[in-house]
Amino acid sequence: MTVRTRFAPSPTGYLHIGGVRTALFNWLYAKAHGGQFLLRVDDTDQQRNVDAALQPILDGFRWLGIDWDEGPEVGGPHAPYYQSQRGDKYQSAVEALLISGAAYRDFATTDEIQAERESAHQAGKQFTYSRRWMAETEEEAAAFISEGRQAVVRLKMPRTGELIHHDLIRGEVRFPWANEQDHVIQRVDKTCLYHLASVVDDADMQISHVIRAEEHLSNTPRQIFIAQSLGFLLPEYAHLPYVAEPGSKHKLSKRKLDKYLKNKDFAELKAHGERIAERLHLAVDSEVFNPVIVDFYQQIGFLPDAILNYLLLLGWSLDDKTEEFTRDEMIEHFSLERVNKAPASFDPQKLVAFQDRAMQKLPLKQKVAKVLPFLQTAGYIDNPPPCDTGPYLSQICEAAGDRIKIAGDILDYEDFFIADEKLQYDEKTLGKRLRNAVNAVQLLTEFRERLASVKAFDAATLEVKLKEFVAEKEIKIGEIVHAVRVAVTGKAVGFGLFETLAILGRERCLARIDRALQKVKS
RNA sequence: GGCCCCUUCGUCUAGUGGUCUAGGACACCGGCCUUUCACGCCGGCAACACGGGUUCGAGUCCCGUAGGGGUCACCA
Repeated sequence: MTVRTRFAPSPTGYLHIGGVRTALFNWLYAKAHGGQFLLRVDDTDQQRNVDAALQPILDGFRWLGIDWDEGPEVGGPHAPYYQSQRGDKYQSAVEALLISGAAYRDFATTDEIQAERESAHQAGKQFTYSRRWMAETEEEAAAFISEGRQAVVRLKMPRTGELIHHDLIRGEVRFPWANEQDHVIQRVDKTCLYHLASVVDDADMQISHVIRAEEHLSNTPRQIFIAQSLGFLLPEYAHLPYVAEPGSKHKLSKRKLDKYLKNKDFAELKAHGERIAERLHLAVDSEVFNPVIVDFYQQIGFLPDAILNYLLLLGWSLDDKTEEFTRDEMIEHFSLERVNKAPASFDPQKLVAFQDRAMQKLPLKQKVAKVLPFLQTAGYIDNPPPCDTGPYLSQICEAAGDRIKIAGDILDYEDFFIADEKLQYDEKTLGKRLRNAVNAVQLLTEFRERLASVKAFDAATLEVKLKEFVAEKEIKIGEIVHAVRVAVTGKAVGFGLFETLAILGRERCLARIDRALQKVKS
């Protein structure tokens, strides 16, 4: 049997991090078994703008490298992959269900159903529809129609016994049929509802494994009922634990952003993102720009592999040690048997830790490539870039070492890209390290002359020269280093000082030192 | 509330009756390295929800309790 899995997003306009985890597991399972992964659009409930609301989701998956074998934009043998365009298939299924007696037309109004529901509730009893407005024959239907009533189609669910089914993750689960409702599968306007559509599509698209979030577990009995009534072969089911909020056991949702912001780590991540976004002149619409949405990570320069690696470990593990996986390793090792049952909460700090490690391992060339678009968007480098950009950026990334944790962090080092006369000085640091530091102005003035005359302006030579200077003057190295740093970068912190000087080059260093001295004296 | 699911350090997890004085990772706290920051290195703190069984022996099996969560639509 070919393994075929699917992810069925609703076109909501954004790709949720919890959804990515579910999609990832489906994708991995298909890949691990040489099968196919498909994307199907659950738009039975949407009216307009499906394309616009779907695009960010497709873009998100593309960016993450989660590709689909069949679905929107790529097509496939079971097209269309939009539920809104598959109405005829659902209609046939409804008719088949009606004929077999697994479903019936129901002429109750929503108020009447609601009244039954409420009286059951008040009596402290479980609601079971009386089927008073059920029509199983044409005569019954005609009578209701003559009253001006309209019909929906309901499932005629069993009311005794229980369903026992084996879930690949949860093991054997039992549901008494008596707890099930006669769910509506077709509305008055003849459009069909999710459960019917989902079951029909899964069968039609030959889905072998339905891997989805736990919240669907209680939907499974009615779906199995539909599938069996239609004579479909049942897929295997695997219900994943949901992804919980940072620091709680509630399901992660986009709606509660304000609440998550009270979580320190979550807020820090968002603030970090905003710092980058601000320099990119990006609008930070919190509908999209927040750490629950994939787009957030894309915009500030996370590595897709880091996100996937982190998400993989949210509810799954290989053993007691291995945490880092390449894509191929993920595919090789993934199995549903090792998926956990308990929900796992989203930990921004650990995500960031994966990002840090992935960035550290990224070869210099790739790091340069990741960082470049951010400098272009911020307006520091032209697009296309001048030909000396590559070497220059390589030097900077090399000197930056592990300081660039997210590609957008490059913007923290804008001082390498702005004109000397536009360099901003951090006043506090300037005061502490130059204006008010004993002898600092004098020392810097003298050291400037050494810089002006040193033959080779490279890091190694500069280090020797500075150490000579320190020895001669009998000062501590800190007395000159900090003054030089603030003079050439405007900041208190940065890369190694000698690398910084070498990258900027003699002229710019001297110009900046002069400007700083000027500023302090005036 | 009914039904269903879940329960090991703050967090993600390892653990399938003895090797568990419970292992790893992130975070946190010390220290080292150091021109700042970051990295790195060393060390530390920290958990089997509770109560009964079963067993020579239980984190691991059974029952109960508690807690948490999901779901109960002409949403998906």
